[in-house]
Amino acid sequence: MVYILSSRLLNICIASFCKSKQLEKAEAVIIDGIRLGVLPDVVTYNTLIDAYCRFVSIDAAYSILARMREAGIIPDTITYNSLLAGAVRNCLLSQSLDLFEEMLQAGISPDVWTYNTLMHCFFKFGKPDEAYRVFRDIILNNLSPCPATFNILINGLCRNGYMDNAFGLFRNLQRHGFVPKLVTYNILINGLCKAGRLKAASTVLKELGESGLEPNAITYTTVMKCCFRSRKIQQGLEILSKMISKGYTFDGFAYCTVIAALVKTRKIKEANDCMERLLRNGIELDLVSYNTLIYLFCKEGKLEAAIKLLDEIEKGGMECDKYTHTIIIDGLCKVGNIEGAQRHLNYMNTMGFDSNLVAFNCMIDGLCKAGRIDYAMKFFESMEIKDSFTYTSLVQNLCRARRFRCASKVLLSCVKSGMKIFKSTQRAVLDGLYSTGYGSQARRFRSKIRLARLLH
DNA sequence: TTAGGGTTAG
Repeated sequence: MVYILSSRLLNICIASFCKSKQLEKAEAVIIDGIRLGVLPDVVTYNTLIDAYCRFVSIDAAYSILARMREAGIIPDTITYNSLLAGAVRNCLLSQSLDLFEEMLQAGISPDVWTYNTLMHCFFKFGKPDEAYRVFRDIILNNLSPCPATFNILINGLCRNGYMDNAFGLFRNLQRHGFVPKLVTYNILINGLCKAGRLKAASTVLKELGESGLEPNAITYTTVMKCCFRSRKIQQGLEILSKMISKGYTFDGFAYCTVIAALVKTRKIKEANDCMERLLRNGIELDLVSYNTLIYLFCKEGKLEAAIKLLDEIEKGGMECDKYTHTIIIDGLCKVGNIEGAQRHLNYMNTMGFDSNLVAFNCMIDGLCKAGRIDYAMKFFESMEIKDSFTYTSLVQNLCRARRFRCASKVLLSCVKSGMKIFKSTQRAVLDGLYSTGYGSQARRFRSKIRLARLLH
């Protein structure tokens, strides 16, 4: 009895240290426990594995798993659930699937959490059909879906372009007695906002208010972002004020949303004021906050400050991501420093980032603006993946250089590949062809575009 | 386990 009690206490103590990211202290408690004759059990190792997955790395968690096995403790469903969640969080699809397979092979029964995580995994990787199959497996295996199951399902449908199905499911569940939680409302409001369905979003927001639940920082940030996206800047700023008064600006989310929106609408002074507020409030800066700061520097043309900050971030041990590098590459392009941008693109590759479509698009635009259109064309041809930004940028710059026939060819290949392009861009090509005496080519071009559209 | 923030065209 004494042993059970002390083992439980030990695990509570370890869980507390793990929760506050003090893994070394958690490990020290284990050593103390062993000294006192209390050996770590399956709960101890599961707690550690979960914490290592969250705060260190999945590999570190695997080494705990090895230690667990060496100690003769058999991993259970919770062990695998933690590892699986870690793999999904780190965007490791094949590793996630391997873990699930390994679990089945070892005869460890998956529970509803396992299936929830697996379903989330498939949605995250844009595989809604597989995700739905997992949902069916929950039922087929006689497990009961829990509220989170439905939240994951609604969220996954929203994110994979099935907004109607998500909304329909939400209403259906409500008819069957499902009481939405704040998470559910936030998922749905976010999905509706991103799909541009503002009226439905405001209906759900009203329902959230009537349900007696209190909107949280996430609700506010979601709605605020939606305001900025639909160019209601003043309304967005009013939401920020409300968030500040409610104490909802305890992290960088709201500030970063506002700063990026202000920068995009060229309100640099206001963006700087907001950034100062973020820095003054002592909020711990994460990578997104740093990226926003670098973005602000770049838009002010302060490239040296931006690169210096990037250097400091890396020296401080934080790993920059593709956003950081792309923002810098775009900044260098915008000030006409093409060589610098090219060097940074190479640096990004040496840092292990794969070819980045946005960075390439910035390069295309930068090269064109620097008058190196032929090089931009070569760059364009070497690109394996292109999007509407790639095409629009090149076509517009070709028009600016009055190379309308070349522009029409690029635009046609864009439409043929099923990509949408601004009507104004298309108009510029047509007008250019007419005004430079290529009337018959313009007419042919127009009918080819129509045909290409019909075929798509 | 599930919800919010950051990059490119006009």
